[in-house]
Amino acid sequence: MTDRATSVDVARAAGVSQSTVSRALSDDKRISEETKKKIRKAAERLGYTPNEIARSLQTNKTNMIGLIMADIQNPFYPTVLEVYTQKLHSMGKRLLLLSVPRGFEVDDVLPSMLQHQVDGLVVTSAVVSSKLHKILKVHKTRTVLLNRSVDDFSLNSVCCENTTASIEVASFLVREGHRRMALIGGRPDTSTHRERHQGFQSELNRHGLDIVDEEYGGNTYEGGYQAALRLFSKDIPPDAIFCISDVMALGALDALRYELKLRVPEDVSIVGFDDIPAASWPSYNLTTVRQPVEAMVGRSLAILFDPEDYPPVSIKVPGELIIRGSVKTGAT
Amino acid sequence: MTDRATSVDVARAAGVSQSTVSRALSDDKRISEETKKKIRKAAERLGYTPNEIARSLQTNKTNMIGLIMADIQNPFYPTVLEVYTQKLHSMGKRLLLLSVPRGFEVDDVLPSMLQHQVDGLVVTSAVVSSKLHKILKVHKTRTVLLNRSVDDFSLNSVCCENTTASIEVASFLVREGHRRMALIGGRPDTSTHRERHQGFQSELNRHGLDIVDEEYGGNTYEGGYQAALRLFSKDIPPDAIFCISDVMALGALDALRYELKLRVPEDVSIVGFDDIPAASWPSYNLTTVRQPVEAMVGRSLAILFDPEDYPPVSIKVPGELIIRGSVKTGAT
DNA sequence: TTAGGTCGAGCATACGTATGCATTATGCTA
DNA sequence: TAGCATAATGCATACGTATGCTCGACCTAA
Repeated sequence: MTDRATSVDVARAAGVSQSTVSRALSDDKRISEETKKKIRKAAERLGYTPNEIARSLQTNKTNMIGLIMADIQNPFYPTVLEVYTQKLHSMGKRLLLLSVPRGFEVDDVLPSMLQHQVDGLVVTSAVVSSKLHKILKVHKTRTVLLNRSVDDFSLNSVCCENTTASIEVASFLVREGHRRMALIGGRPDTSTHRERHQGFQSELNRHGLDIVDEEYGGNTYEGGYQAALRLFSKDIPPDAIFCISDVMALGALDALRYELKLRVPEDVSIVGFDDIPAASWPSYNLTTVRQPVEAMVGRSLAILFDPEDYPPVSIKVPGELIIRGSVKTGAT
Repeated sequence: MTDRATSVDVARAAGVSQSTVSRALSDDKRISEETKKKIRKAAERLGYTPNEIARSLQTNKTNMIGLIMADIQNPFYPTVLEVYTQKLHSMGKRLLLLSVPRGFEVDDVLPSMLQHQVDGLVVTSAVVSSKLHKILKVHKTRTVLLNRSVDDFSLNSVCCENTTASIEVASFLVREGHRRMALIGGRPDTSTHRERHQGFQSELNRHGLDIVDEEYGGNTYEGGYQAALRLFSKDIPPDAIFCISDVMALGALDALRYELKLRVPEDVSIVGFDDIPAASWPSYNLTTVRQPVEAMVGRSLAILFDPEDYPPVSIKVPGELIIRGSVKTGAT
């Protein structure tokens, strides 16, 4: 008795058939206004809301898209998350979230997501293994990689224009008189890392320079902190550090200032990537590349909901160099 | 042909009935080992995975719990989110996430969540309106408020021991010689705010003191920043500020240091609440109250999955004062 | 007057799974 | 050898919705 009302209950209350209820509530033109009104009233009175589960079984659509996120603790992703949930909500869809626990890979959690019959899938901040590849091929759930790409164009992907942006960073640093550039990377097995590294390096080369040193920080604050310490434990320290992500840049900055008692930017310059909220806080005032989250998320959803089933595309959205105060300027 | 295999397909392939497949895969003891083996092989070969939607329709359980989060941008919540997804995943459950867009209230997004028949619901960082109350009463979906509570005990809630912790903060500040305490609040219409305010004030009173000034920062960095500026635009500034949440404390700290050129803690002391990651970064080194996220999330899930249907409870988990460097000490 | 058309609504079924009950085969007891 | 318990499986149905098809009533045009 305390159970939820079904469309059958509404039908009975309104003195019509269940199918009429279904049609009336989806505003089918075959049902007369008069009947619709009656049904809507009955539905209201019974507190009826459609059972999405039953609907999904029938229509083969769940109105849910899955988001697999490997790195929630990176402050870049809460923004991503928020943009997704909001955009989806305005489209009448919901977000099924799965985070990949430390020590697990995406492949481990993916199946449980696919069982829920999500209409589409977004995978972000993940290492794209061949196993993952295989699973996605079998299930025909449309998938988009966000902030990651694969070389063979076998999966949809939406990324920032990592290469171009990194070239711009290098060019900026050179222009401002830096010569000994180091890089703090994330995970070398991600496309993001490779692209940013490659763009940065190629532009340095063009100026007759090269990356003088390189460390990895795993895209965490602590990782960036330690990586910076390692860079400065060697013979000749760099005069500028390009951090592949902002969180690591913050860690590096703190390490330099508070552990090594160096001044930023006077003694060392630092550039990040992402433009997380903290980058603009005066304590850090970080020069960085802004990722166009809104646009990236928008494009990814456009791919997922495109009525046509095109072959996989790789979309690059331009980033923007945000110049703040963590780079020493005018040295020329 | 490219469609996903169903249990019927598996049955056909294994030469048994669909019901036998269903039972075999759920390891029903009535099915012989031999048959099970045969069925498992067939399932494997066809790449069969159960359709959770159909299963849900039958069992009335979706294995999803809904999480409604109003304040994802607050760095406290990514941790909450991660703990939830991980704990749930290890229980074989999934998280349906809904974030409340700016300008909307929980009531606006709740119905869309309930339609998905979630097995349980967690609502966090939200203003509990009477309308929300009503909706939750009608639907019998079990609900827990996280980090919020209601006065009449009509909903389950799990919170930090806000009052006790705030008393401890006040007592600590007094002990260290502070006399002019100000408070930067979040939203006065939340239980969290009221409890922390009340605990702080009552302890000050016990020492013959009172809150000398009070501003609101809406639990954002920018809000904390501006609130701090307002506090110091008046005749006599405070010598200590208790910020109801860490994000605001960071904002306040930056405002004091970089805009007002004050020293923390030498000129002003600051205490936060939450212990977000950034609180421990040397740039901030914030004295704060650590919320036991792991425990809170654990308790909330215990309530949701309790087989018995007890009346609503209000659970308070103790916090821990983490003393770092943002409070001037030894002034006595 | 009648054939054909339109409108409004109901009937029946399908989606993929779980499960109560019936059914058959098998072994055991008296 | 009859009778009965037990094991192993199949049959049939239900979950709540959407939708193709059918059907009746009424209207219009020839």
